[in-house]
Amino acid sequence: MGRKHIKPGKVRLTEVAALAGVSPITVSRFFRNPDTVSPGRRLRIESAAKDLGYVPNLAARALASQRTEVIGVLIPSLTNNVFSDVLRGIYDAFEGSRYSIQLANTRYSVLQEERLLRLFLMQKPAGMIVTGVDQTAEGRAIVQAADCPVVQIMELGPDPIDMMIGFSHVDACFAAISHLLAQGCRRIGFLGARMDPRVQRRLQGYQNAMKSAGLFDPRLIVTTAVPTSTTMGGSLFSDLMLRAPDVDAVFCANDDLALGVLFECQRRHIAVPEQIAIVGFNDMEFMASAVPTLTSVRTNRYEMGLRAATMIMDEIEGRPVAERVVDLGFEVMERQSSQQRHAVAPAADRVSGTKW
Amino acid sequence: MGRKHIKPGKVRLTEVAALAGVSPITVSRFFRNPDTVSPGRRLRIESAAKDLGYVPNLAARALASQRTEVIGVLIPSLTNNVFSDVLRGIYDAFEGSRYSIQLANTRYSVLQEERLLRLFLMQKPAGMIVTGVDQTAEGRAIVQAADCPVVQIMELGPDPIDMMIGFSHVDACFAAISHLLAQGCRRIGFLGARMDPRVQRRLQGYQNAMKSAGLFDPRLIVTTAVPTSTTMGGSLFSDLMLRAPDVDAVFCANDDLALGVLFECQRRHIAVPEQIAIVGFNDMEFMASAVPTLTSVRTNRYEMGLRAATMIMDEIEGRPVAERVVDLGFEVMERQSSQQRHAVAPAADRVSGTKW
DNA sequence: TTGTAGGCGTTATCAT
DNA sequence: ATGATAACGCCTACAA
Repeated sequence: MGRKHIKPGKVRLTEVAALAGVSPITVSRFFRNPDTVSPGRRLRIESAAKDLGYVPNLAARALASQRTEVIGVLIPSLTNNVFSDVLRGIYDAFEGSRYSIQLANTRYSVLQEERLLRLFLMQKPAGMIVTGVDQTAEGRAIVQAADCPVVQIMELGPDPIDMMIGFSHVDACFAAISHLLAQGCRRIGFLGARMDPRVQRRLQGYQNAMKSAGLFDPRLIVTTAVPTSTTMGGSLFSDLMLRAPDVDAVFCANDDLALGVLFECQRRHIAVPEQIAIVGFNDMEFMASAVPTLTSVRTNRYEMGLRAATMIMDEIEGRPVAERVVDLGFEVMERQSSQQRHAVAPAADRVSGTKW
Repeated sequence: MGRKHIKPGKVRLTEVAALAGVSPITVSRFFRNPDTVSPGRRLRIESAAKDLGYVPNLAARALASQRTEVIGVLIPSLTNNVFSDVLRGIYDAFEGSRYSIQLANTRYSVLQEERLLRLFLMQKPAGMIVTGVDQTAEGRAIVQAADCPVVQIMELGPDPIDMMIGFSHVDACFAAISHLLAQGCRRIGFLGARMDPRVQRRLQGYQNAMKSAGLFDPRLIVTTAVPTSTTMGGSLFSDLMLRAPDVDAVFCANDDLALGVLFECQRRHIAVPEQIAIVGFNDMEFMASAVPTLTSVRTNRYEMGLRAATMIMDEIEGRPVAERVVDLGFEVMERQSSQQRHAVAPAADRVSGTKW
């Protein structure tokens, strides 16, 4: 036999309906779309629900309707401040909407990502936001099986799963290095931590720029698999100074590395930017208030989260999404830390790589 | 009439059971607790499920079992890095468990908090983690109605809802100020941003310390409702210098303010700590690598998240939680920025407030 | 605008 | 260790 006793204190649609003198379905309608119920009943239902302390049961709703209002969000790290800005955008966009966010952390592991994707699938999410373009084939299959709008964020790439919003890390880094070259820097170091796919692409941009300027030298590249931090910035810079003492600029794949480099320069009494220029990436808030102010590449993280969320909602609610792949671009914020005194004429000179 | 057609591709327990030649309930048992099913059927069910690509339906499970495995987490801000450490602890603790986290952002508003609490309630969460002790009466009532383990984090207070883990912000700030007093500082400024309840309590600790030393002067306190940032640290410090030019130390209610003060000192060629000592709060990673290294109050944020999550799981799974209120303490990390040259003898001298 | 009928996929309960 | 039965609370589809 099945269950028998209905707990006395339990309040369901039925109880509210009885008290309001209407049928359960009317109460159901009232909660989902009050306008579809006549004003008179509306009031009766409202007060009945309040009197009884009715709380809708989401599980029953999801089971009956075969869908939820959960948006799955997958990010690789909670430590990296970059993602807190993106998340803020996402949470702000869904604020006040009926959707709720389910956040999970892949820890930069595609296997974790697969596992979490599978978990999301069990929830029948209304939409999903995933980081990057490096999902496994299996991962992509799972996402597709979810059969809901999907936005890939943080970067761009061919063959989107569904929608995509980000920018080119290769181009962004290329632009930063070009700026340093234009400032007359020749021995430009690259510092990178964690070396996740997006940092790898920044490294690619660095290599492209340095090679096309005829200035590439692998000794100028110092990286680590350890996560980024200010302290790590100092260590990587120290390594760089050992490997290439003649370095005249440092590109840091993250801003906290750049801050660490600045501190290390202060410790070693190296003048910034006179002896060494510094450029960071992401343009975190502190970059503009450091002494000297630190040049960085602004990435529109908050907007990225906001728009990704908006794209999801538009898609769910049937509003056509015109731009399904959005390039948010970037901007090299040129500040004191990269103002070299010997600026150099444009391309021709630079590309030649002549000593000046 | 109700619905009629069962979609052909749909895979439920029933389909798996049919293929495996067992009853649905056995399959159900297999997924919840494989050990309760005989090894032979275990294999048949496993392969049947895989062949069919079965994905459990969480909504149905929740409806039938009258519970979920969702843990609701309420934090006031996604911007403030303090919470990313706490969250990391929480996510790490639940990693690999069957629980999933539902995160929501109150934006430092108790009304938002109430609304979100109500939303959580509809999900019948298995546990909840909420920030602080300043819930409204209504908010507390909602949490209690959820009838699940609850942990309040970040601070301590009387009358816990259920469990609690944090530390005393009053004491922590008092200790920091005491350290500065011991270093011989007399005109100690207080800089605070956002002024949420916890910053208010730090201010209280500051006032207690300064008053008991006979050194309290309201002109030394500069605060703003704007969120904390490095730039804001510089601004608040500039204000302080106008109001109290003779200030000899600055306590910052957040580390990023402290970093901003350091930069502002560099800009004004004020020697740290010789002319002005700086102390921050939270001991973020960069504090130890700044030049000079910056004194701060270490708070055990990661551990707080980790243990809060563990307490929840223990409670859910019937393991007795011995310490239901945990004081995680703090530690004043004394670094270069607060090493004054004129250290002063203990209490008697200090309390007198004599000029030295 | 409102109501009727039936089912959504799983688990609790009791029985073997 | 396994199975039969009923119920979880709501919503879709259709009808009035």
